[in-house]
Amino acid sequence: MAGSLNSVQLIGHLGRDPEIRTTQSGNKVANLRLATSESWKDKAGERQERTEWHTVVIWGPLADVAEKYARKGSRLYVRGQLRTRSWEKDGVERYTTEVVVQGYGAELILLDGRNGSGGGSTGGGGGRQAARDAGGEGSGSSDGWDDEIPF
Amino acid sequence: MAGSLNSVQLIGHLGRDPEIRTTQSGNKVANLRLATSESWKDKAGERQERTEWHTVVIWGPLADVAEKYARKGSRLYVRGQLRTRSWEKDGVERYTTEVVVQGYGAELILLDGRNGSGGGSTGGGGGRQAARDAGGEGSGSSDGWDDEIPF
Amino acid sequence: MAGSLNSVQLIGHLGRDPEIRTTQSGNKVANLRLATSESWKDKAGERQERTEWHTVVIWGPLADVAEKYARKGSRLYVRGQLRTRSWEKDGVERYTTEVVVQGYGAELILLDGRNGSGGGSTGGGGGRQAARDAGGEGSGSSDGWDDEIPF
Amino acid sequence: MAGSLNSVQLIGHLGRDPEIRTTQSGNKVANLRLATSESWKDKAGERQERTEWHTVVIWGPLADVAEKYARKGSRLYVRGQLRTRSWEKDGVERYTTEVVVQGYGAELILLDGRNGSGGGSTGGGGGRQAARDAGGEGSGSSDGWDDEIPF
DNA sequence: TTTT
DNA sequence: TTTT
Repeated sequence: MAGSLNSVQLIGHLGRDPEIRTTQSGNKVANLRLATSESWKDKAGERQERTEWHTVVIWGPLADVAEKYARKGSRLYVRGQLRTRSWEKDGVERYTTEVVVQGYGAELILLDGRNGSGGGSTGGGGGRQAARDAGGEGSGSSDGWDDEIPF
Repeated sequence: MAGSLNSVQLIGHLGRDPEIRTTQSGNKVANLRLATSESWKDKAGERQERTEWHTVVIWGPLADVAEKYARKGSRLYVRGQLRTRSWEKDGVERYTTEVVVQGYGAELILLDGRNGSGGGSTGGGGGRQAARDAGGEGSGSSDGWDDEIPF
Repeated sequence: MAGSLNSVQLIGHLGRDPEIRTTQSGNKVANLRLATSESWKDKAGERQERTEWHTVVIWGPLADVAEKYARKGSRLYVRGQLRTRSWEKDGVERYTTEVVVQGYGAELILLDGRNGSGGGSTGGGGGRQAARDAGGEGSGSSDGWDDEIPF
Repeated sequence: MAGSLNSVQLIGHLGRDPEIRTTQSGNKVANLRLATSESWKDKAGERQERTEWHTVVIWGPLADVAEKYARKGSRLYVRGQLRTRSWEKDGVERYTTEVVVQGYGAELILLDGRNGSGGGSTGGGGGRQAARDAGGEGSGSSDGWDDEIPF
């Protein structure tokens, strides 16, 4: 079906360090747990808060960025898409919905430089970082059209 | 945690008519199944397509809009937020992630006027429809500030 | 500056047919005028409506899609970025802000098949169309990672 | 026209402190200059960067948040809508396009706690702050529906 | 289960 | 005029 939009945008904090895996074909994947929360006043005027936990799966060059710079407690912005996988456990089919940050339009922006986990260094990073899933392709003006005035 | 963003935007078609329920306290809820899909060429140059099915849960006035105007096959735009519910079945905990279209920032836009379900009319509508979850509140200029020139 | 987001999303109708130009280096550009509008009730309970007109500039393969399928009256979804150009007229510097649909993350979805302008044919199109600014690159799964199970 | 979307999302830094005004009717307005930028490598392999400057106009309670917590150098996320105003100068009509953060769906998230302006405190804050344009209305669950299980 |  |  042409003409779909499947876009998720999150700003939140990581509940733990990213888990990094490498597939058999050598592609890197980062698995994050990201919390968003909202607060409101209930009918009794009490402040309520709910936290939502998201599983974010990052592929490709952005996984490297996550590995290098994202830590437990890091705040980040991600744009990806919803994907629901099915898997089986004890003969029961189960479903997991993830935010997949991969391919066209994917974005990851590190929103702070703190390492969060207290202990270990991030190994050379921790600064503000941002990236796109753009294996050599790239951003708006990479095509050299910007100097042209069509109108 | 202050300062979160949890936003999902979808444009797709409904796999079936909305299911409408009313809670014990009289609130209306619409449950939709919405498909998005993407296509690409694989390494062999073959056209591939994957469809993703989303559960969209709409509360409040927007549920009325869905009930009146959305049908199997309808194309629509929604903006909502991700929410994962847990429930138990056969003693096993399970999780379901839904796109909840409710509260601040929620949007629903009907993108076509077809009824989709073949026979019956939608009962007075079917045209282009859009709405927000704005119980009488409303859009940007409802506060009458627009005539003022602050700068 | 790393870590920026500059994203505009519009759903609206075209006020006229796209204007198509080709730069000296052969790149195609489509210039659109797109209307969005909002309505609300003012303090007197009167229904008010305001229409906002946007200049949308589309580069590259998406310009071809616009040329082929978009017409006066067409409804479409675009995602692009804000860009403000300065130019001079009669010795006075002026600024124009446009929504540039180009490069990473750009999207264009035709939301209906109507030609709108009554008269001329679209020349073979008019159906539902969607595209990305992806010169051969492409969508999420074009990298063949989808069959891998990293976790 | 029903069924429009006019949404701008920015993450960037402020070029100067917010300018705060109050209209004759007592409404507060904050005027911000926010920079986004993107970088890429040109054909010669040289790193290029372009900065885009946005005028962001914030009304209502969010203007208070901006006044209290945003400073020159602050990084923030905003969601608003595009609006083009016309005005006259020296008998010439001119247009200014702004990102208006006001009304339904408007969002402002302060992404850091620094005050930026060097000396003075922000007057009790400076930490992470976020808000919506929700004059007493509010977030997703303020309607008390969350305890109900419709399906 | 939609759509193209 | 920000930031990296």
